[in-house]
This record gives sequence, C-alpha cells and structure tokens, in this order.
Amino acid sequence: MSAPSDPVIRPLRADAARNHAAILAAARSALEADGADVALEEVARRAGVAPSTLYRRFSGRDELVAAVLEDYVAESVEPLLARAAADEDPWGALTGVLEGLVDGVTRHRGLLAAAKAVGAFTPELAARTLGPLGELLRRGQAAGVVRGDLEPDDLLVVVHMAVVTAEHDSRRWPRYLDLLLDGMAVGRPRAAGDLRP
Amino acid sequence: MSAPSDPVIRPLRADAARNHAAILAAARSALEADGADVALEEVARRAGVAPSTLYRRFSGRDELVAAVLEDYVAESVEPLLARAAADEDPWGALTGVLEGLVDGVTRHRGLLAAAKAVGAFTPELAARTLGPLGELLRRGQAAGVVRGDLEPDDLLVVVHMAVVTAEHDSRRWPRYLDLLLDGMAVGRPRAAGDLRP
DNA sequence: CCCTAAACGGAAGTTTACTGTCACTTCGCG
DNA sequence: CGCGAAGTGACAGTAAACTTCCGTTTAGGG
Repeated sequence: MSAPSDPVIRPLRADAARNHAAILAAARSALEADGADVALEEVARRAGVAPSTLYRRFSGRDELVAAVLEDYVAESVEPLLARAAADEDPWGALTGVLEGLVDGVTRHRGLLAAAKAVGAFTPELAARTLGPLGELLRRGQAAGVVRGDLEPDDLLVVVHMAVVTAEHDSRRWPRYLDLLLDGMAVGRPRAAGDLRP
Repeated sequence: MSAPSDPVIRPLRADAARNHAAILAAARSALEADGADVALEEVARRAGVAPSTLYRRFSGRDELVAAVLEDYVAESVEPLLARAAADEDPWGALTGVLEGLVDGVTRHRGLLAAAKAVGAFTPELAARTLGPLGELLRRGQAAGVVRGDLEPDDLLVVVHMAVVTAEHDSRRWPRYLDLLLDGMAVGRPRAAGDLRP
C-alpha cells in the first residue's frame, strides 16, 4: 500500500516494517468496513498482529488515523493535483480535479470521518492541497469561466458538499457536483446543460 | 418544549409525563452538547432521572432519538413548510423554506447525526416533508424560475449539503446555499448576484 | 554461528456504557 | 384519607474496548 514511512533515526527491523505497513492497510479497510469508530482491536485483528503491537507502533487512534490520512493524501490526492496543474483548459482542470477528489474521497468516507473526529486535518495538510487548488481557481477566474467571488477554501467545502450526497445514494454524487459546478460557473460552460441522473 | 406525546392507551401519570418531557428536552440538548453518540446515562443525568427510568420510557437509543426527531419535525419543520405553501412568490417560497430548513437543522446537527445513525428517517417521515417540498418545486418549475431537471428528493440533498458546510464555519452556510441556489435557478433570479460572505 | 537488542503475542487490569432487578415511594381514585 | 397500581432510583452484573506488562521469539550484525 505504501513504502514504510521514513525511518528517521534508525531503520525499522524487517518484521516491524512489515507490520507497520500491514496495520496501515488494515486500518484503511477497517475504517471503510466498520466506520470511523472501529475498534483498534479490530484493526489489529485484520492486520494479523496483537493489539499491543499496534499500540507500540502508534500511540493511539489519533496517530494511526493521521498516518493513514497522510498516506492517502500522498498517494491519491497529490498526484491528482499535479495532473490537473498540467491541464491547459482552466475549466476542465478545475472540474477534473474536483471530480477526482470527490470520487476518491467518496470511497474513503470512513477515513475522512475518522480524520475529522480526531482532528487530523492539520493546517499543513490543508495547505498542501489548498495551494494547488487555489492556483486552479485563480486560472479559471482569470479566464472568465469561474465566478470571481469564490475563494480557495470554498473548493474544499464544495468537495465536502458533493461527498455527503453519497450518503443518500452512493452513485449519484456526479449529479450534485454538476449542480455545484453550475453555481460556480460564469454562464454555463458545462458541456451538457442537464444534470447527470 | 413539547406536549407529552400522545398517550394512546392510557394517560401517563403526572410525574411520568413530566419525566417523559424532561428526557426529551435533555436528549435534545445533550445531543448538541456531547454529539450524536452521547451516553444515555448522560441524558438521564441531565433530565434528573435514573437511567432505569429512561430505559423504561424508551426501549433504547433508537426509540429515544426517533421521539426527539418526531418532536423536532412537528415543532419546527412542518410549520415552516406550511408557511411557505402560503407564499405567493414561487422562488421566494422555495428559497425561504430551504433557508429556514438549513438554519434550523444547523442548530440541531447532533440530533440529525444521531437520527441518521439509528435510521430514524422513516419513509413516512420523509414523505411528510417531501410532499410539501415537491409542491414548492413544481410551482417554481411551472413559473420557469427553477430548472426542470430537479426532483423533490434533490431538495433534501441540497439541504444536507448546505448543512454540512457548517462544519467548516458555522456562520457561513448562507454563502453555500447561495451557491446551490444559483445552480438550481434558471437564469439568475437571486436578488443580489454575489455570494454572501 | 552466536549473541544482543528489538519486537512480538498473550493475558490481565481498567474504564465506560448498557441493561435488568427489586424494594421503596408517589399519585390519584373512591 | 387510605389503598392499590404505577412509577421511581439505587444497585449490580455484563459486555466491549482501551491500555499496559512481561516472558518469549526473532532479526541481523559481528
């Protein structure tokens, strides 16, 4: 799922590194399957380790969730932002990245809920995504296709709004993202004027 | 806070009715203060009764939450819907009711989260709000101010979307409701073209 | 191949919330 | 005003999850 996270002081022993990765992977799937407040003992069980091993590696739920989130952002979110930055069409880049974010986050709602609960969204983590997002927004506004009274923070809120619609019907979020995009646009630059079903 | 809920078979004794109401009120405030998964013992403590009393009155968390929700809908939501139905301006009626719903629900997020968790949104309860809401939507579409590809269900989703923005900043939801309304409108019928700050 | 430090698993103690029992108290009818 | 039914609070047993301790195992350098 990920490289063993940087062994700053001293490399982890091979078995320890394996367990570290197994715990992260188990936590991610357990959060989806059992919800944000899954028992850490369940995570340990899925990883095939004893609870004490999990607690030795992570001080508690907060640290574990933060590590999983960091993992997810580095692996899924940042590449998406990088790809969008290379897109030459301002509207396409912005909608593409929002769509990608919502699609990804929708599949990891448990992780996100847990991260919210333990306060794992540090200012630094937010800044890592807000920088590129703000740049995409600025480009769209400069091109005159995105309304000028939107701020970078608003984009995270838009993603959040689209994601929660998955609680009503997990396959219908594109419809509601369309609705939001129509509100964000100047004129109606979307290809098709109708909301997706 | 509310009339003692209907004593179908036999009237509750005076002290029992008092406790019933006290528990409902305590549950409502406890859900806001301590979150959706507040301990029922904490609810009992706030109501000034023993846990056993709470459990005698309500079979468990599910029934308690359902009763609080029913209370809230009857007291806050339905009057709002009734008032909107009397409004002659189709756009104003629709935006007014959405604004009112978001405003109210935003102040009772704990209750709503708990209701979602225990599945207290019964089809009947949904129908009670979807009927009037659907009628408002139909009027707006007939008047040509609301896009035709919206369905009644979508309105509940819109409310949900606006409500979650309160998790970012509890006072900024009108801004995001504006954004949604701009996406829902045909043309831009909102009085001011700019999003609220 | 051996030895040491690192890592592990099992088990047990602790906390927190749920839920039922039972003897006592209070309401309100007659 | 007295009596029976309804209602109540204190208590305790249970379950689930958290967290730590300790004897044993294993990695990996010398």
